[in-house]
Amino acid sequence: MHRDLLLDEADGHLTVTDLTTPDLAPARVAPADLPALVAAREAEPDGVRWVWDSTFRHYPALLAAGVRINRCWDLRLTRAILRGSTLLPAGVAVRTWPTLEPDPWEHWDGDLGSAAAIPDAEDLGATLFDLVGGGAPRPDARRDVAAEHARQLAALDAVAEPGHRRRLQLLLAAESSGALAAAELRHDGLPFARAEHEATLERLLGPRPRTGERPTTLERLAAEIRTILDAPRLNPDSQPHLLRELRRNGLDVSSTSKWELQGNEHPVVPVVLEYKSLARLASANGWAWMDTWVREDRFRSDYVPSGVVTGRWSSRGGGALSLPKVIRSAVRADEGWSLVIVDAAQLEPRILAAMAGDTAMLEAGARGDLYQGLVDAGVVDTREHAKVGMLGALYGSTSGTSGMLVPRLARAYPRALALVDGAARTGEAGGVVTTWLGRSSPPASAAWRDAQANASGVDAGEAEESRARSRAREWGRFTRNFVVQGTAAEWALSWMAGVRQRLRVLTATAGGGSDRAPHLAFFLHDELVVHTPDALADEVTEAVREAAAQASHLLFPHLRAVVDPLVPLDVVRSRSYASSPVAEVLDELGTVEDATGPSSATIVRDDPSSPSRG
DNA sequence: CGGAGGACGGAG
DNA sequence: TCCCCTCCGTCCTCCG
Repeated sequence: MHRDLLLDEADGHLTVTDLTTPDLAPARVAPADLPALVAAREAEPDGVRWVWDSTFRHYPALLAAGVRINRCWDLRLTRAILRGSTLLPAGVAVRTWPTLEPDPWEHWDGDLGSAAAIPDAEDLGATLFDLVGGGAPRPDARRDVAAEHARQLAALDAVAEPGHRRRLQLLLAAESSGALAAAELRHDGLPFARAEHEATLERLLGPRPRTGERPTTLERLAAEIRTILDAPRLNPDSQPHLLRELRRNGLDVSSTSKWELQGNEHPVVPVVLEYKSLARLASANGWAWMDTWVREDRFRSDYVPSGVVTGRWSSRGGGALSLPKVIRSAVRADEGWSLVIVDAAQLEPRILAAMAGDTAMLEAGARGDLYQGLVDAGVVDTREHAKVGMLGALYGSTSGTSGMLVPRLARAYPRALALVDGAARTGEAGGVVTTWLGRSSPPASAAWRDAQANASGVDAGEAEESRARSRAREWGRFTRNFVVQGTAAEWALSWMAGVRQRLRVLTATAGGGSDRAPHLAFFLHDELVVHTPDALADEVTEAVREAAAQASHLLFPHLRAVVDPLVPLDVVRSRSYASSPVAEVLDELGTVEDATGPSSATIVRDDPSSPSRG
């Protein structure tokens, strides 16, 4: 069993307390000496886990010093989960805990909470996930970090149902591992070829303009729009101005969105659409963006674990999580290296089927393509209908093609649809829903509750009632989606944690230094990219598959005999990210520019119908 | 003049 | 009848 080491700060120094052996005196070091201490303890054969207030306060400096750690407990992130989770009994007053932002300990009341009993360690089948075990807080703990650790252990211990406790432990471990991965992603960066990106920009926008000027292509398109609309002073970047001129020219539109423009037959429409698309590229990912976010052929952004309420990550700076497909050809492995690009195919509907135990839906996905499975089962007539119908079920769509298809899905897969419908009803009634591993949705706001209460009063007007109903359904769509998106995020986090762990082992056994080590380069909700030396690419691919199987088993151990793999992977090995695993993108690309582009990529889709079924 | 907020579009 | 969920970044306009 690993040792828990608690890191704390005092008087400009750092202390490391061995929680597993409370008799040992804490080690006290200056910040500059911490990396050496951490490296030494990481090398211990049984391993260690660092218990600290926030990964983002401590880990970047360690990474800069060339020190990587294996496990941590990020108390700030885990507290946010625990304080909202409905898996904790009502008696545990976690919802009254202060949040840890912006200063983690600013509002600390110094209360240790109830006595810190230590829950039994549970064998979760993977060293990564043994979050709780042996982590005894010192009885005389006075430091805040220790107190927080004790309080969280006590909260976990208060979960009477072992299955629930195990789920929360898994979630806290995955969340903490994600914090390490996020810091490493920032440190390692995504390999990005400036020259390639510059070529793309020049091809689409023209030569780099002086600061504040429009690229030549945009200037030409703007002139064309002005001519067609007979509006010589029109600035197409101004939404109100453009809308006014479109309407003056007889277009029946109420906005300038692509969605609405597309429905109009008018010569200006294709020009405006092209302008908007290229203007977006120039402003969001143009030369200024590259100067700011790309250094030495690495794109670096901050990743924010749980930046989304559902538990997904968000990013800060550079728009990392919306890296447009048109510029992904510039994401390019170093010489002698490859990108292993992996996509968890149709993750959310599969997660829904697993949560609901809907064996019919699991069976439909068992042959690899869930949407085609729906067609083969006779539920819908085309793959496209399967896709929009499923999205309608997940998002709560009631109108249009998507809304029309949902009842068909409900007849074929009543258990899956009942789960999301139940979540929607809970939200509409102002309740809280919880993911598979125990992350709960935020409660509805006071304003929301007031609106509902007022609308049900005797003197409520019709407009008031209608508005309240609309707000209720809105919140219901949120909670409906929350349980699925949130649980999918939990699967993805567990997956990434397993990948990270295996990459560390690979690096160690290959004897490579950190400059030759495969590393995570990108993580995008249900997709990840590993940058690896060519020689290790096959092992990386295998590691990614194993980790996916492990994640499925950790979340849904009872389903292994029903469907395997629960989540098939699309794997592409390539020099360039342009070759995304998603088939549609390959279609869109059409023209292949060079030999290192999509044509040279190896694309492998899991074949679940072979080996080890049943 | 600076910040808030709307509109839009990129990602999943 | 309701464009279907979650984000981020940019530009523009409005307001204090």
